[in-house]
Amino acid sequence: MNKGESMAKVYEPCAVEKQIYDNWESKGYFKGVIDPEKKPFTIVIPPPNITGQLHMGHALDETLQDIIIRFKRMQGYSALWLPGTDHASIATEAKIVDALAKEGLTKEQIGREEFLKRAWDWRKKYGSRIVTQLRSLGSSCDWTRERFTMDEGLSKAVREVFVRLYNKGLIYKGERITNWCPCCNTSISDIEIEYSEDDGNFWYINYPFADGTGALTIATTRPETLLGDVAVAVNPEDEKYKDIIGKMLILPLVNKEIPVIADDYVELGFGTGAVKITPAHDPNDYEVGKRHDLPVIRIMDDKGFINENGGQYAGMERYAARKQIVEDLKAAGLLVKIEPHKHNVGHCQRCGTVLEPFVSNQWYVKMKPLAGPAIDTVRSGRIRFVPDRFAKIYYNWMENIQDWCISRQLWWGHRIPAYYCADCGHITVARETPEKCECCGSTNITQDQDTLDTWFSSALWPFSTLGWPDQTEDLKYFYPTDVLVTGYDIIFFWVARMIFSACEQMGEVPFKTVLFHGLVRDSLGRKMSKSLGNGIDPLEIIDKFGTDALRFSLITGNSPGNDQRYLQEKVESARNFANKIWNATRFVLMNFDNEPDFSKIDRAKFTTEDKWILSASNRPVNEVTENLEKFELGVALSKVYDFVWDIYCDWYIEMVKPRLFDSLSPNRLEAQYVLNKVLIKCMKLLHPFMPFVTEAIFQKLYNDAPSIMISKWPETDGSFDFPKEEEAINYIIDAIKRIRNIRHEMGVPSAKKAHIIAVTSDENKEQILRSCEPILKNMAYCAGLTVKKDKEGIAKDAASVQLENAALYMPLEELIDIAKEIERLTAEKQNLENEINRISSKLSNENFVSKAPKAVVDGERAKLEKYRSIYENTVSRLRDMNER
RNA sequence: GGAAGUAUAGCUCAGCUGGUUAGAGCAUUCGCUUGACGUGCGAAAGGUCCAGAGUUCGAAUCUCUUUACUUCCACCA
Repeated sequence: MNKGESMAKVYEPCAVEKQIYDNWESKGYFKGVIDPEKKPFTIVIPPPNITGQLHMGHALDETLQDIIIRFKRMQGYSALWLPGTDHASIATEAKIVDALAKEGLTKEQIGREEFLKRAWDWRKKYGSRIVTQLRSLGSSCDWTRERFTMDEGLSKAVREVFVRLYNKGLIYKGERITNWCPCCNTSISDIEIEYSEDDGNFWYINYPFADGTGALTIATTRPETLLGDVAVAVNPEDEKYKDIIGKMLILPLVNKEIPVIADDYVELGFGTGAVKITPAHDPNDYEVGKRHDLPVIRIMDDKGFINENGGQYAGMERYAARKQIVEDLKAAGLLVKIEPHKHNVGHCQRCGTVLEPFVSNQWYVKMKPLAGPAIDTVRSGRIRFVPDRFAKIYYNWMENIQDWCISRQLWWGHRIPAYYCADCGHITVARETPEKCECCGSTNITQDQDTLDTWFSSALWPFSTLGWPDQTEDLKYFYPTDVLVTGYDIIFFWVARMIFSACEQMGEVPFKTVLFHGLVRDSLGRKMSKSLGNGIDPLEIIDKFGTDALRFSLITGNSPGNDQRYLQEKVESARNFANKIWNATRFVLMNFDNEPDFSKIDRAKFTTEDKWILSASNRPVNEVTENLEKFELGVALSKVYDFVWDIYCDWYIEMVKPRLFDSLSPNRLEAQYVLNKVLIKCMKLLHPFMPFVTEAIFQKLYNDAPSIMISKWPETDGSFDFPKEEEAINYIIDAIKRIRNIRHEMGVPSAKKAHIIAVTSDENKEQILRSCEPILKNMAYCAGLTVKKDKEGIAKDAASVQLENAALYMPLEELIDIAKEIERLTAEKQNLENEINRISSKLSNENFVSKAPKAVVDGERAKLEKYRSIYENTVSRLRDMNER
């Protein structure tokens, strides 16, 4: 039994993938090696959350990166794909809080230290789950360099950056309106808000004048905030309110006097034209308050309950308070009306809770000075976005950027390295925990309770993972990284922040190219989500169809930056492709005699089809390489697919079969050689996309080769350039297709062979036809071939096909349906006529001939000649048949 | 309110910097136990490339307008 016969009839990915992966890893093929002889090529992974479960988005993201890094590795770069995970402060903290709740505990009860201990335990237990899952995708990451955002080294980088920015005045602490999640119990940054159109109401409320001269009506969507009102504002241009500016109002329920002020923030004609001003709970009101020097009264606590400033409402939950306040206003006769009103409400991206904007003391990064250089990196082309339309989105955000709120009232994360002195009030910001206040020397100092936004540490990822702030060898060699692959959904969260962080800290871009991909949606085009329950687990798909099939289905037909739908049929067709190449290999090996000695081949014995495929195989090599360089991965993959399936399997293998089946065939070894040669080339081109099956096949084709993943990427082989043979085989393929077509249309059974009479006066075509007689016999139901110069004596009812400068006749014993054949030929004639007219009118257009590139004009001329020749044959045949 | 994307075969989508008789996969129809594969082979049907205008010798491709859907940003109490 030879190697081919020992192969299973159906490729079974599950049986081999794990073993192949382990072998790669144990041999150290994933390792990025500092090699001065080689050029580095670096990718850092977008670190998945430790709370995360592998989803289709990861699968796509990792597959893209793996394709690029494998391609570069094979091209001879010293490739490093650096993996790691993110501590995901809010998400992880929520998990721990949930677990505590199950025990009936709160985090306050167990205290910070114990809480962090539990968080680290949790991370130890579950944090590696996602990493294991990444491996099953075939990701060729250098696991020896795996990083975690809360590793010591990365934490050091975080403190370093914080201190530097603070010392430059780019980090400050201040009291401002911040969006607060009462559920997660922390401030969040602007981009963590998700707005949605919610149904709400406009409550129209009368604020009586203090002098008893009636009332002013205001409208609000949040009546409970009136507890914190300090004024009512009107537009100074508003005629109807001109006289009341400066008058005092009685704040309902609170019974406190507040002034009517004039501010052009109030839009004329909207609502009642009078706006209640609650500086502590609305960003715009806050600004108005500042302008008018109004007090800021917070009436709600961190959990969304009314605080002591809310008088009789203190202690009530915000919505309960709203209800009660509306009731009380109604009872007091101050509620004018309630109008349903749809408005945009901010929700917490993490938990969906309606956010409460209020004043608090938070840490911010001053963004304006950082944004400029960051914008410039993209504008100047030092960083390229693929597709480039994302640059516009990036500019737009960067140019209108607000300061970044970086403090979070959470425990799981990097604690802010700021220390407050109880004696003098000075804030000491330091890399290492200070012993005393740098101002007064007091040892009575305490560290800030807050932690940093998770994205603060991920913003440093491209260089912190390579050892920065230390000048490590890794940093010197692998930085800046080459490509960043990520979804467009985190362009602000992550990409933008990495860019300005790198500009500021490294004075250099973090990466040269950003490849954006879209979302993987469900088959109906909806976002995959837990709440919809429409998520597809990549691991289940891998189990069923294999990693290669999943990867293939995610890449094929996809272009950068565009969303795609997940369709199981796509995975199935990808699995079929894996099986196809497996069986092609099986076929090749079944037709080897033990170990053929390819050193004995005689190139002179190469047949036309051998030269054709060798020459033609240069095309996918060039094109796939080019497409990969341009990040057109989907296009690249479909080119390999087409070549392997349509050209190699369906044509070359079929052409070569007779030589293989005849053990006495004089050029059997050459056929085996070419089969092997082209197959290996294809497998290499395919390897970045489908690493497992190509490795499995590679191992079958070679006995002692280490691995396809460290083999050399194919290059154009100049010694295999046979345009003549390519032309010949293309001619023959065309002929065979036409023969099959007509036979099928005439209903000729495939068992029925026909002797083919070729009529041509073209020596070149004659030569081609003669030399390809075996192919015709094999693939065109041909019993034998006669080539003649004229069509004398050919049966009128023979089936015929018209080619360029030749016609083929197949006399069959059964009469073909003459009427039908005439109809077919007439249609074909018409078709050709249309084409000929189209092209000749084009060529008779002087503008075209003079302005179009020469190659295009020549191409059209050649086409015209070809169609004319076929047309003449068709007309002549039609005449013969009509004469009958 | 601002910006972007998409619109191509029944379905899902390719089609790069304008030149192809407009492609693929799936589905459909017809025919094949051909000694790798029925997860296969062969043949076919199916498209005024959303609509309209423009630029050009030439437009699915570039420009403008319209329509439909999607997304992002901002946000008025």
